[in-house]
Amino acid sequence: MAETEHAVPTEHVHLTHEGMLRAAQLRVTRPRLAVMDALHERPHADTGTVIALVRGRHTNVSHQAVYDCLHALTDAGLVRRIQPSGSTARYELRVGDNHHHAVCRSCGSITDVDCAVGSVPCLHADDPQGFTIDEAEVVYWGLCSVCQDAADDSQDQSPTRTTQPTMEGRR
Amino acid sequence: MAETEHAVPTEHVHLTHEGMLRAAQLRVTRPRLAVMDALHERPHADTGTVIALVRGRHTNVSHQAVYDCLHALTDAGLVRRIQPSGSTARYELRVGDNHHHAVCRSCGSITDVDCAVGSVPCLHADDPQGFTIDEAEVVYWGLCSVCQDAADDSQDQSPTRTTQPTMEGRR
DNA sequence: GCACGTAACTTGAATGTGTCAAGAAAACGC
DNA sequence: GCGTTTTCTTGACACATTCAAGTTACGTGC
Repeated sequence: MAETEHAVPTEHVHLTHEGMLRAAQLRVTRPRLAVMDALHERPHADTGTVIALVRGRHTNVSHQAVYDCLHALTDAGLVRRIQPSGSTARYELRVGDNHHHAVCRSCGSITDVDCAVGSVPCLHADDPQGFTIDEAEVVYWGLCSVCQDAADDSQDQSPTRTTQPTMEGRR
Repeated sequence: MAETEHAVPTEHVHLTHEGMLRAAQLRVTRPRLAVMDALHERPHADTGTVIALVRGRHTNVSHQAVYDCLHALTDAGLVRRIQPSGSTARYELRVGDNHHHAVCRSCGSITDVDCAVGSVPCLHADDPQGFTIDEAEVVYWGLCSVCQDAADDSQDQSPTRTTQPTMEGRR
């Protein structure tokens, strides 16, 4: 189980989150802070995971509230929503940089990938019939190191990894 | 309503589809041919559209059969499944080339985009922590020419376009 | 051409993610 | 502190997709 990935005290994170909410002119509420904490602790978490994390450490929060929070935060640009094919919606605290994601076909784990080609990678599609493009979203599909090793070692031993659900969506 | 986009007689297309099924060692059934016809006529159609098209010109086909066909065809590599964030699954007859998609934030229409950087574009992520990447999927987000014009002209006139449903998923 | 075995389809129900709606609670500005 | 507005709670709903059991029909061998 992954701990907080950056070595930042929780209080400071909390204060930062509060400031981010205020800067975005959003009201500071317990559910919103809890959602942001959850996403800070577990990047790329899906909605169910967020709900579980929020409920794990705080008082009861309705699933609807979590959905509302995620929508509000996404609309405000504080949270980024990603949804690889075959997966439910996942969220991450937006870092503001332009990074992409690598998704493991076997276990569904998601890893951040820095832009391969400089800062703005594949944003230059050659005039796609009048389209005005403002964002390029890149998803790399493959096998994570763990699942790859498991596949190499033996074929009858199914790969297990972290707490991410198995992903069967993609061929 | 768009006609068949390539000037190929339907019979030939049908024969081609049958051959593709046999080559993939799949049984040739009416529902499968109907699904392939539907995708040939309407690329990037979602499941509901495929069901409607199949039922429109053929006898009753259960929705379950359409799902099974799409899965079988996807597994066999004859059909490619795409799922932009906020949209349901969409399918297209696989051309075998490595092309990407541009999705309109306003009307949800999808346009094919040829690879910007040569034949295999963004496949080289710089060693994403041991990931073995076999495919890079790129989705360009923006506005199609129609919705762009509509936005430029007047703001109170909502853009209308083809028969694609409105897309509200993405910010 | 006919029969058999298996893959594929039909029917019906279930799962689960996400949304809608109405009322209650709480955050923020004064 | 008080009122307004946003946000949360509760409950129900909508929809895409899947599961399961039984029937149909495709393809192969005779």
